[in-house]
Amino acid sequence: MTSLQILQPGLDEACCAPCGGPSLSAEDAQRKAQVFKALADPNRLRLLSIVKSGDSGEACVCDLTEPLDLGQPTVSHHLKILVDAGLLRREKRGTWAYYSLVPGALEQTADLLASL
Amino acid sequence: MTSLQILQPGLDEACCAPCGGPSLSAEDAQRKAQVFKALADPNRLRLLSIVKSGDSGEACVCDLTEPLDLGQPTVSHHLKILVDAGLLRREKRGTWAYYSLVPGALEQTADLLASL
DNA sequence: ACATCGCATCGATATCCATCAATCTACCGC
DNA sequence: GCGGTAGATTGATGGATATCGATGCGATGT
Repeated sequence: MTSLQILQPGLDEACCAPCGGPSLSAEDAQRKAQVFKALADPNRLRLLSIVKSGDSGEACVCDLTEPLDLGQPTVSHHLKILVDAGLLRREKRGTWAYYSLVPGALEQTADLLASL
Repeated sequence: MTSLQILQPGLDEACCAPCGGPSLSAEDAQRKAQVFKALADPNRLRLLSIVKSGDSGEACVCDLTEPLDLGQPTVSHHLKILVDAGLLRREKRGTWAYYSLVPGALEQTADLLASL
């Protein structure tokens, strides 16, 4: 629940709360930290990398457990965190769940750093 | 110890291990995750923001404890993490320790996302 | 020399988080 | 309907981490 929605959604959101204020509000810091927290795990970074570098631009869970050498529940857990952070998108087709990068999400996350 | 040195140092380091390889090695993921881990805390993001937006570009610990409403040891601990991640620089002048942004560190961290 | 101040470090504690085994929930083929 | 498969959810557990109080340490002022 409470998917963060900081990234890809509207763009109608203005950049940040006061935007241009001298420093960062506690709420903004909290939301931005949540995104970086999703990136603060080596296995999640590798998941993003694998999904991104795949020729089809997407991957299902069964393709991801082996290269990470992790159990299926663990991979599922990490993928959920990345989806909640707005970095990955989940599409279920039949029995399989395909994960793909949210377009522009990585770039917008990079902008978070510039607008600190 | 073991300051990460992923960012500002040599540039002689090539971009990443295989650089262009299909995916991310476990070691690269580990090092990159360490930087994001430093950013994955709201109080540390606010520290970076305060240091950055200060007119002098630097701040000492005593200026940072109050706006964060944290104890001095805790702030010192967070600052150390940011220094170890290569994001902040510490300069001691007299009794005070002044912290300032490492030039280009945030931009290089942003590039980490693009080169996933 | 002594007291004080700024900051780092240490030890303890409480919370969070990554991982796994077991289970549950669709969905598919027979 | 039934077994099988892909994936999500749950519960438990060990390890990391955020925070604090107490202490240590160097520099400053008297």
